[in-house]
Order: sequence, then C-alpha cells, then structure tokens
Amino acid sequence: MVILKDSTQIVKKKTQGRKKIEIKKIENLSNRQVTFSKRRVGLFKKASELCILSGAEIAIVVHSLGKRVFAFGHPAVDSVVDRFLGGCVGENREICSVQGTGDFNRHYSDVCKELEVEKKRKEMIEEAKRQVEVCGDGGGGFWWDEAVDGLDLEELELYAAALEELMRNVAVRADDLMLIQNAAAPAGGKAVGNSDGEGFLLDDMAALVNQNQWNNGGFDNDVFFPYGVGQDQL
Amino acid sequence: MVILKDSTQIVKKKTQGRKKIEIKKIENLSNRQVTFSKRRVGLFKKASELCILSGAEIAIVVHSLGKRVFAFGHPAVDSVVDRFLGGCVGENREICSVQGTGDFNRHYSDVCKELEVEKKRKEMIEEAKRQVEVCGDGGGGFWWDEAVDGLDLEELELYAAALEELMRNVAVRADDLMLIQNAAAPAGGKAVGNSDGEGFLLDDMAALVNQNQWNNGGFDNDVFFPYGVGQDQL
DNA sequence: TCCGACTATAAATAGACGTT
DNA sequence: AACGTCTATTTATAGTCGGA
Repeated sequence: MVILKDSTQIVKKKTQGRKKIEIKKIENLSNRQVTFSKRRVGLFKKASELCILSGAEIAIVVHSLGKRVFAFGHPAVDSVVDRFLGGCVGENREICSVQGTGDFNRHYSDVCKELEVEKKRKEMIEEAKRQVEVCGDGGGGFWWDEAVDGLDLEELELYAAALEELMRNVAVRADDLMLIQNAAAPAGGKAVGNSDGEGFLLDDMAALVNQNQWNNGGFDNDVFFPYGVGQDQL
Repeated sequence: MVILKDSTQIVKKKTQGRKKIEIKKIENLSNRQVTFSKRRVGLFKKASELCILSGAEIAIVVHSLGKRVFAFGHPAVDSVVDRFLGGCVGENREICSVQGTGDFNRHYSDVCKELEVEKKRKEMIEEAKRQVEVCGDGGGGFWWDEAVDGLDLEELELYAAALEELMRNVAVRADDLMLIQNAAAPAGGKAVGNSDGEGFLLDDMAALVNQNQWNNGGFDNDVFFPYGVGQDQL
C-alpha cells in the first residue's frame, strides 16, 4: 500500500508520528504527566460524547497520583455518584451537608424529608464553590473539569460532611438489608462477613450513626478549589 | 490523495467503513443502544489504560437511560468516589451552573421543588432498578468493572471499608492542619469554625478514629457482582 | 520548563453482515 | 432482536518542535 499525494509526490515525513506504546506504567515522570493530561482530556471527551449520544448519565472521578482530583459529570458528578451509592433521596447532588438532627435509624422516606432541611446548608456550600471551571469546550458546558489540591481545613469540612452523609446512607441501607437478611436467612449463602471482622463493620457504623456522634457543620463560604491546571501534577 | 494497493489495484470497498456522526442524541433506539454499548466499553478501556499508564485512580459510574448502572473503578469505585465526595460540588441537573456566580440562595424555593421532583423520580428509578451486571473482561484483575443497582450487603461492606479508610485519612489530615492552625493563627482569617458548630466536626472525627471504633474490613476480593449482560438496556 | 501546535500513526468505531 | 465480526474511516495521541 502506497500513499501518494497529488498522484505523484511522496509525502515527506516530518515526524515519526504516533508510536505504539505498551500499556504499563510510564516510568518517566514527565512523559507520565503529559500522557495523563492528554488522556484525561480524551477520556472526558469520550464520556461527554457518550452522554450526548446515548443520553446516559456519567460521572468520572480521577485522582492523579498526587493530590489533584479531576471530575467529570453529567448532569452532575454528585447526582450520578449518589445514585450509584444507592443514596437516599434522589438527589443530594451536592455534598449535602447534613445537619445534626439526626436520628439516622430512620427509614428511607424519612431521610428524604430530612434532606429538605439539609438543603439550606447545601446552598451555602454551593455558594461557596463558585470555583468550578468549565473545561473549555466540553460540548455544551454541562460538564466541568476541576482539580482540587491538597486539602486545607475548609475542604476537610466538606469532606467530613460528605462522609457523614455517606455514612448515613450506608448505615440506613445496612440496617434494612440486615433486617431482611436476619429474617430471611440468618446463615444464608451470601454471608455478611466472610472476611476478617468485616461483618461487624456495618453494625458499628449503624451504631455510630445512631449515636449521632458526628455533629455537622455548616461550611465556610470562602471555600474554593484551586484548580487550575497546568501540567497535571501527578 | 489516492490509495493504491500493490501499486496498481484499486481496493474494492466492502463496506463504507466508519462514518462520521454528529455528536447529538441518537434518535434511533437500536443504534443508540449499540453505540452505548460500544462506547461504554471503549470508555472503560481508556480509563483502564489511563490508570495503568499514569498510576491514577479512577472511578466511573454510568447510568444508562434506563435501569442499568455500570461502574468502573481502580482500585475500587467506592474508594475513589468517596475521596471525591469530600472535595467537590456538583451543580444543577441539566444546567451546569458552573463558574458563574449563580446565587443559590436566591433560588431556594426553586431548588426545593426540584428536589421533590427528583426525589420522586429517584424512587421510581430505584424501584425499577433490579439488575446488576458486570462488564466481562477485566484487564488484569486489579480493577473492577462492576455494575450496581440497589446495594446488597457485600457491596455495603465495600462502601463501609472505603469510608473507613477515607475517614481515617481525613481525620489525620484534620489533626495536622488544626495543629498548625492553632499554633500559627488561633483566630486567623480562614477560621476553622465560623458557622454553627462546624468547628467540632473534625474534632469529633478525629476522636472517633482514635477510638478506632471502626474496624477495618479490608476489601473482599471475592466479592463479585452478578452479571449477565445483554445488549445494554437503555 | 511548560505548553500548544503539529504530524504520522495507533486505536476506536459506524455501518454492514453473519450467526444465534 | 441481540451480539460478534469485519473494514473503511474517523479519532485519539506519542513524539517533536518552537515559543514564552
């Protein structure tokens, strides 16, 4: 197979062009960073296209080797993630903060109501975070590309709140499931704990949540995420 | 530009080959399903490669239009997602608020309504979800390609484990930061707690972790998600 | 050094077919 | 209808070069 240009002139190669690489960790740091950047962009683009083409909801979270976090989400990272986590309530697409009222042992529907209350805090958070950047292009701006740096205290607050909520979700669900399990198959097939002590984890978690030891906080409105990307720091 | 084979014979086209498509929602259902399947696989593969090449941690959650949920994660979906939950914020559903200065407080009531709507929608979706599947393949076994619907106990174990790990990290970091902060600026600018009780959250967390109330269950490698893929049901 | 631009090549994939 | 396969094309990108 020969490629001709204008029927005759052979094209001069200016570069070697793309080279095949083995899919294994790139040892050279610089190359790794560059590849990470390029491929991350490519990945997000692919995700974006998939969203549009098929109407799917997608969330992608990428933690570079170092501190940074990049996320892509349509319609929003959190809503997709929450759905994945089996989260209560449809939504909480935000880091719902949680207010401390907590009787977490409540049932699903109750938790949903609780969300209403939590919404206020969520708004505070939202307002706090205006530092979300739309990664150029995108194809509509419905997705974002952000990077979060090594956490500072404020970010930790967010982390903590998110964790608490997550815990609640998990605990509530665990309660339900264990109830079912105990009633239906006390020693059934898909055992609860088949590894060292993990069987107690959920119990502990539920207990913890019930005790409501974690009070929650509002958030500092000045929180923001340094994002900015340069060459993605791995 | 002309393409010749063996210097002379013009290659007979068996198919038209790939056609360029516009990036917009595919109207034809069948095509949309096929494209969804193909591209989802492609997306996960890209993610896998990125993980390997750059050592990044990635989690992807895909909700097809219908019931199914597909997820990819290295080292595990949950750990990556959990790490993310703390640092970022999402935004509105269809519209990526993003960058702007959108004042959420101003739209409080609207958000409330939307929340309700989403909640219902969510419940419907939850009810509809009853399928779990795994995208075969794998690529090495160190990453999972799982699909989840309502969590079952095993999955909860994973979530719990991931959460615990995250909590520990957060707590440790909080300890460090607060130490620094107290020593350097006891009443400084970026206050720790400037809102109701939030100042205690991290303390509680740290205490909690120190008490080690959460035993760690590690990840059970034997966990797997029932799968059985068909053409991805949108 | 870090990016952005630029190729030439590797990879992904839209459509078409064949099989179940 | 749901998948696997095939193939011509479209896309993604590895390596390079040039400017800030």
